[in-house]
Amino acid sequence: MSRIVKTPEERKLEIIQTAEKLFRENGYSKISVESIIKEMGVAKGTFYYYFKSKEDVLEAIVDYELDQVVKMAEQVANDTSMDALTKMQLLLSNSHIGDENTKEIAVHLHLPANRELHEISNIQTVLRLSPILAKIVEQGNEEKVFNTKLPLETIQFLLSGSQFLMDSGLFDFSEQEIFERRIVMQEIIEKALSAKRGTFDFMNNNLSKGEKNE
Amino acid sequence: MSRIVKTPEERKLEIIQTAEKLFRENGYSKISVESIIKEMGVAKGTFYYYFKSKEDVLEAIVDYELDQVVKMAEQVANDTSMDALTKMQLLLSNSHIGDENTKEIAVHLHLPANRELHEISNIQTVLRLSPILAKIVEQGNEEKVFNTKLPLETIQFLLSGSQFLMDSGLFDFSEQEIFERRIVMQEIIEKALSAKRGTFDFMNNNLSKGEKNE
Amino acid sequence: MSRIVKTPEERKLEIIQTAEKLFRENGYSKISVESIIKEMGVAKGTFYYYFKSKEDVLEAIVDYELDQVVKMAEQVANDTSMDALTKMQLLLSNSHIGDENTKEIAVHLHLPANRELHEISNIQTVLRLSPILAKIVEQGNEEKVFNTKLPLETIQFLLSGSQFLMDSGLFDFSEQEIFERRIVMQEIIEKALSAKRGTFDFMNNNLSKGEKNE
Amino acid sequence: MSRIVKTPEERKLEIIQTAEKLFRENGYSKISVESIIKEMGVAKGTFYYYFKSKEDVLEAIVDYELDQVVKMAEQVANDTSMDALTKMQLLLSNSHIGDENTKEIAVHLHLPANRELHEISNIQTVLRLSPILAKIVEQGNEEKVFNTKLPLETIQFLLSGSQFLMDSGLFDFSEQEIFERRIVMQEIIEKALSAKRGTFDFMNNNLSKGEKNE
DNA sequence: GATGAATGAGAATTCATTCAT
DNA sequence: TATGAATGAATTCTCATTCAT
Repeated sequence: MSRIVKTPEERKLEIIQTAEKLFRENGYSKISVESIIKEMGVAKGTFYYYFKSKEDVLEAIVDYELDQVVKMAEQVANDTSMDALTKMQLLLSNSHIGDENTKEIAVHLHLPANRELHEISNIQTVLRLSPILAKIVEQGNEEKVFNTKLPLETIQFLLSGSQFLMDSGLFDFSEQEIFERRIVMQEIIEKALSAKRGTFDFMNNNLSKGEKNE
Repeated sequence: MSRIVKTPEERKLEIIQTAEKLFRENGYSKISVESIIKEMGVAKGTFYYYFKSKEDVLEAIVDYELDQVVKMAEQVANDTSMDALTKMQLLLSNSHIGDENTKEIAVHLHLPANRELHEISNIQTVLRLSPILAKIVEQGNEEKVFNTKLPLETIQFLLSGSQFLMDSGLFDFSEQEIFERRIVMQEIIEKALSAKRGTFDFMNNNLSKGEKNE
Repeated sequence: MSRIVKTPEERKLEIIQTAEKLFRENGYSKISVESIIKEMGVAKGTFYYYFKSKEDVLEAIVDYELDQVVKMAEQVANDTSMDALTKMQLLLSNSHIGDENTKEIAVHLHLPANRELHEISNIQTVLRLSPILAKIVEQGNEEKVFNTKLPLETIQFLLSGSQFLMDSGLFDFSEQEIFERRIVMQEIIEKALSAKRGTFDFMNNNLSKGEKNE
Repeated sequence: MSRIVKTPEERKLEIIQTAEKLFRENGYSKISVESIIKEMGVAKGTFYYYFKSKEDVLEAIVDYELDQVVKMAEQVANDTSMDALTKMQLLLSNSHIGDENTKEIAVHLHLPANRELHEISNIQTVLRLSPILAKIVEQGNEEKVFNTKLPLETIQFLLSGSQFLMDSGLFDFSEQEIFERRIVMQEIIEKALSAKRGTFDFMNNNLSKGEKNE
């Protein structure tokens, strides 16, 4: 097969993205290294030149994804021109209000997936995202829009519920069921943060028409 | 090898329990059928006489566990002599108030575990336990101690958060961290159900002395 | 493929013998597990049911061979009806005088072979055979036919020279060359043990015609 | 990576020496080309620029070593100012009498090593050194200090025994055991060459103080 | 019911070697 | 000369499952 040379960065990313796609579509354990390299059109050795094992790519995938999500969340959190409420709305909602970047979060957090990918990324999401969101909650406390005693712990619980329940790969909810769960979630979030009722009511505004999940 | 004959029920249960133990300790995919039968001291064929595949046992394990939890939860839920508040306290807390059975719930729901077993049983827990708890919430609504619009959805979110976050196998929380998260959880539950503040404050009452989270 | 069940002993031996044959013919590293099982007509798993790795069989082969050689040597050594001279002649020579069993030694010690098999079995031969032969030398000392101060060490040197040089796989000697080396060896042995000249002169008697060096 | 240019001779020697070191420490088959170039800090291509295969280096290593040993042995053998006895003593002993060069022989012949390297170099040693030593034996015959009928064959047997047994990598002898084997060896050599008793008794003379077995 | 030898598809991984730069 | 990304055949090993006894 003709040898196509790429920069290490390109190749590594290519492997990560190909593997991710296949893992998501079929599940980690169903996908062999063979199938990954076939999809890419490279040789076995190329895979093992970049990753020392199949599991190694799995980690790389999660890291890569989370890096992006976290980077964006940090950007939002550190933006001094936004108030806490706007930040939370941006990050916690699946809102399509914002720019492309913002949309990405939602997409990433809610892709259909498989067990291995799922649990790892759920855990990482909670662990890495919660401190950032907690900081926003603290900002909100100061701005008097929230009144939350244990911001980190509260955020962790809320994120956990959201991640685990709404991650549509695990539960097989219909659109209607998803919609109802979002409403409930929104209310619980408001109550947990002691925000004013309706603060996070983007359901009715932004998402009511034809939520595409998947 | 001396042939030890047991009743089919005993054998099946023995396999379930041995497999469960090993799966929990090492993870489903790391445990081979070989290791299960070695641990039991029986032959390969015996395993396949009782279960048609390795995955079959996994299901059996989850079913077996959940059956017990659900059965107990239903008993509590259907007990006409208890009010909703008491029922919720019994089932949602890790309370040691009650009899052995009640304690079991908590134990089962919070064992250290592994990915595969975990996710399956988390999902099953949410799916099978939420209708029962929702019924109690409805009872609570009627008794005016709760005021929850979408009981099932609310309960699902709360259970998800609880299952996923508190399941100490996934996150590596210290005792202190667990304690804080329980307090937060309790407050969120109260708020989500619109219960009176302190309703579920079993932390201070029942568990204050040295929470053992097995 | 139709399943042919054998007793574990048979199968294990079958694997050992098949592997040995192939290793000898082609060299350890050239032979894959695949080729062994193909030759036997069994499945991969069968191989790994009996041996945990390819190297494991190599050890088993050497052990198996040496066991036989040692067993026979011990039989000779412990035979109280033979004098030391006869024993030494039986064991050190490639003499075909004796029974089938005796012949075996020579055959085993001088098969064409390959590196891995070779060195392992050479070392093992020296280590396991030398104490037995040393005992015979001691007997010879008492019978006044030998006069050897350090029997074990002497025997080890002689065995080493014999094993290493005469092991026709390593050096590519012609029949004539082999013959000359045997004569020299015989004389050195006599001198080393301080035996009477000609004691081990079986060259001229027994082997002169048609040396088979497989 | 900064490109360090060396003369071809330097590079080639560097590869030989690095490979030799690694082969000796870990065994030929355990060492990959990768590990050799990593140790050197050069690229894969560099290795294959100088050697056409991994096995090629193995040969080069043995050749390189033997060349040195043989060159020195020839020097000694061809030195018309020395008598045969002195020559033999210089070459067969592990004597530290002589110059650095002479010491080298012993060092090289007795390094701890691994199977592949070992056997190849043992064989080569025997094959290439024996004619040289045989010539000295012939000189000794003429000088009436030896009386050996088949010098080459005798030397080959003696070298084989010495190489194989004393090569401390294969057998795991203690210092004491090595010492005893050297005494025995020395006596056998004397007897085999029909030299006067004590001719090669350098044990007591030269090595008695603190046998170093490198 | 129980045994355990046998199966074999399939996986992961290695690594000597090549070659575009 | 030198680099290091890319190759891919070959190999070892795993393990869920079957089946003759």
